Amino acid sequence: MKNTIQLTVDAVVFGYESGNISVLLVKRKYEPYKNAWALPGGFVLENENLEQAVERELSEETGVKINYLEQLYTFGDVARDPRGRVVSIAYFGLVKPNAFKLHASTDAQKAEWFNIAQLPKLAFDHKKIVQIAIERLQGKITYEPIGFELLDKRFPFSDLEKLYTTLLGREIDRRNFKKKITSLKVLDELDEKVSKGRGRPGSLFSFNQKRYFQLKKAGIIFEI
Amino acid sequence: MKNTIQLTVDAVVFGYESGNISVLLVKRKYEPYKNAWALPGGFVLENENLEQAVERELSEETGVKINYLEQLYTFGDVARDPRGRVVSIAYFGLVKPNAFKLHASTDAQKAEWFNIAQLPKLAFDHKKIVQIAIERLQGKITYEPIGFELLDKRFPFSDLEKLYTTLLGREIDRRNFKKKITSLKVLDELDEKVSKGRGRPGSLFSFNQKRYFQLKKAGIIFEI
DNA sequence: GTATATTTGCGTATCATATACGCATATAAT
DNA sequence: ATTATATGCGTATATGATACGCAAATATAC
Repeated sequence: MKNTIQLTVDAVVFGYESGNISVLLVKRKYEPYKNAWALPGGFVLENENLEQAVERELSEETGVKINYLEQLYTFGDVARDPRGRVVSIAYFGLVKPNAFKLHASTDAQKAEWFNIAQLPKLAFDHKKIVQIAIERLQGKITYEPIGFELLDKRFPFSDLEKLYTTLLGREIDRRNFKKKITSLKVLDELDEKVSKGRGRPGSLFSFNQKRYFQLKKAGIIFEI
Repeated sequence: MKNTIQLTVDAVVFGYESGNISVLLVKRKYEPYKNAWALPGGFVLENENLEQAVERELSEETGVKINYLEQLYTFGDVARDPRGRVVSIAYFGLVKPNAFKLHASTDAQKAEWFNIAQLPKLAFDHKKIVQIAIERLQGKITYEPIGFELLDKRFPFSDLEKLYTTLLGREIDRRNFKKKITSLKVLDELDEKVSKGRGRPGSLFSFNQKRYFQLKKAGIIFEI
């Protein structure tokens, strides 16, 4: 009676590139939902922790190694999987997409990035899981500087601004946004400048994680 | 290999009464950790959803029926349970403690409320689970009006204020706090007044849930 | 009965922060 | 040389947070 529930992990991994937020999906090799797109994930092994299971499955099915990972939610409805009772612990991850070459194997035929506005039909209850992950991303970005996980180590300020307008889905005043971020002192301005097409060249910035943790310890919140 | 992981739910249920925040615990009847205090909870049955499992276990072990319940976090470290690999989905609940007479049965010898500042030694990793739940409670109360779940239907304003000072662990200006809550228009002022000992009698208030959901839909956040 | 302590209810002054927006500067395209 | 575009810096105004004063209504002490 107790021992018939199976346990899986699934990962909703977001990437960002020049105004595009995408999710990492795999094409299933086996039944059920053979040939359908799904979140990377699979069964938890008895001798590994949950985070290890997610990282292993991600690595196996997509070749991606994650730099930011947190637990999202556990989905356990009785009928969510046709194979029987399967409870899945979903994780939420962020990577810089151009940092990895996708490489599918084991249970996946293919691994691909999909724009979150143009997702294919998804297996199981994965559509719902992605929706909840998107809400988490949008909510979280307003009070924690997780956005930096999606940008290159060194980036022009306009990249950060573009990321925020994309994620929040609304315009933000460029000058006030810069004032706010600058006042937090979590960015280091580098000497180097870059010119992107037209316009005055801008400085490159990098995220000062040390400074951020100091602020966080002191109880200061990052708020947009 | 797949089928040896077992699944449980645990509930961290908070109650509040006149300046005291307490957690509901049960004394274990069987091994492991026989006679130790632990969170109410137990194995998930194959044909019930996770929320149903929590509510069933709470009802069986303590007699409490919950009015506010949300998922907290899933704990899955390999060695967290001496019986083998047991993954537990923890829930977070709020009740008005005087609304129920505690009644232990099945796996519990006893069920009792404990002040969060004076908890006994707990079984498994339940101390950690309680800590995370307390952080969630303190964080959540500043941006969602969950505090009302802990008060009677009709309450004097000073009860709400006391609850917040207790939960936040700091003094708040009584007049500014009232202005802030009043401006949200989520409270209905009733005609009735109560006198608690000395001092001018105050109106009773009730929480207008309908109005709150309207505000929430419109994107307005409750913030202390 | 009168004075005092206590709690409630309502107000206003001040300070900090968010928002709106003006404008000079440095580059690419025409 | 001119125009379009992106950057960098500034200031005025509106909004909201905080500090705090004080009258009203009650219980308690004398």
